[in-house]
Amino acid sequence: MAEQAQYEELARQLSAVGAVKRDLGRILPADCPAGAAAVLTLLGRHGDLRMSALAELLAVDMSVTSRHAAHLAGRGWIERSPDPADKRSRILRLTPDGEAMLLELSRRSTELLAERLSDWTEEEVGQLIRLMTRLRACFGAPPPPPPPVPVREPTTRTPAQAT
Amino acid sequence: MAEQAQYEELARQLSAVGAVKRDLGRILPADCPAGAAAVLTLLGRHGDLRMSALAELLAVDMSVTSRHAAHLAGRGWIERSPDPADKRSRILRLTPDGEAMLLELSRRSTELLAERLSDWTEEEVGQLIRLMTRLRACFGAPPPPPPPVPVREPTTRTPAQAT
DNA sequence: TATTGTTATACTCTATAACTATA
DNA sequence: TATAGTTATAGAGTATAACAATA
Repeated sequence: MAEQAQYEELARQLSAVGAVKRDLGRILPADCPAGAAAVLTLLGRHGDLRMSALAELLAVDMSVTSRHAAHLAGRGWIERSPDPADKRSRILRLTPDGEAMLLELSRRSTELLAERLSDWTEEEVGQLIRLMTRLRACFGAPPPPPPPVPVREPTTRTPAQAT
Repeated sequence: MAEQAQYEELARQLSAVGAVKRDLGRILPADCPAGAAAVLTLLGRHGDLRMSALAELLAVDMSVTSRHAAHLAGRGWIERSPDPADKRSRILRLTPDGEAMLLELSRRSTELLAERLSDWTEEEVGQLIRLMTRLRACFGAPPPPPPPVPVREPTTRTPAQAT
């Protein structure tokens, strides 16, 4: 349990990290903005995904992933095949061109980070990754409100009268 | 010096932290979006600031801070007084109403963080803050290309011939 | 009737460029 | 001529709501 001043400072740093993200965004290819790049990365990491699974991983509305996916498909970097098991669904898969683009994205961001973090130790970078991963896990999917109160286990007692 | 896979993972987590920021953004008052809130926070922390200083702290273009400042001034949360020393400049200062809003912002973000990070120790939160602060320091202001080579300290040696 | 996905619309954030006033 | 700040405009990210197709 931390103190209020710490939470304020953490909020401050979360806001400030936007500057880092903007710098990373500036090195992206012109036709692959950050949102599309994030989708490519997740497909590379998790393999084929449905739109809904992708939206959940990104913690954004499905309408957002739909737009990004349309952008990627238009560039030939992913293909959206109908799911034979559920004709409403579409399955996203990287194409060879998409994998090439993903490689290029990785190359660029790695290069920038390696330059800017040249004086960090591997352990320090690892620490930051661990903490950010854990932080992320605490957000994004508001812990579903505790199930509607399991009411009470069925018992043999006489239920209280409803008023 | 870290490995490529680590940099890739760090880039991934930086992208994912957007979900955290969106959650924090959702609890803001309707008339105080995240950009304006960031300005209030910096004024609270650094005291009166010029537009240009604010832009540098936020690592955004001055046109951006100008917009946010106009929004805040319109709500009566800051005042922009002319700098007597340089009539082109404006100095931003929190008004009492602005300080009240800042307090409310702090209250809300602290409450959310305290809830979501209830199982973090103070030391863990402190670690994350330290690492994020250091990360931020490595970005935002592309280290100005090393000064045009301080040429060479004046010496008594005969300078090499320029070619 | 509920769910998957798409599209239209609106809002926020940011950068670029043009402009005004002052240095 | 250079700098501080403003404003207009454009691009990107996201959310909401309405809609189509399927379950």
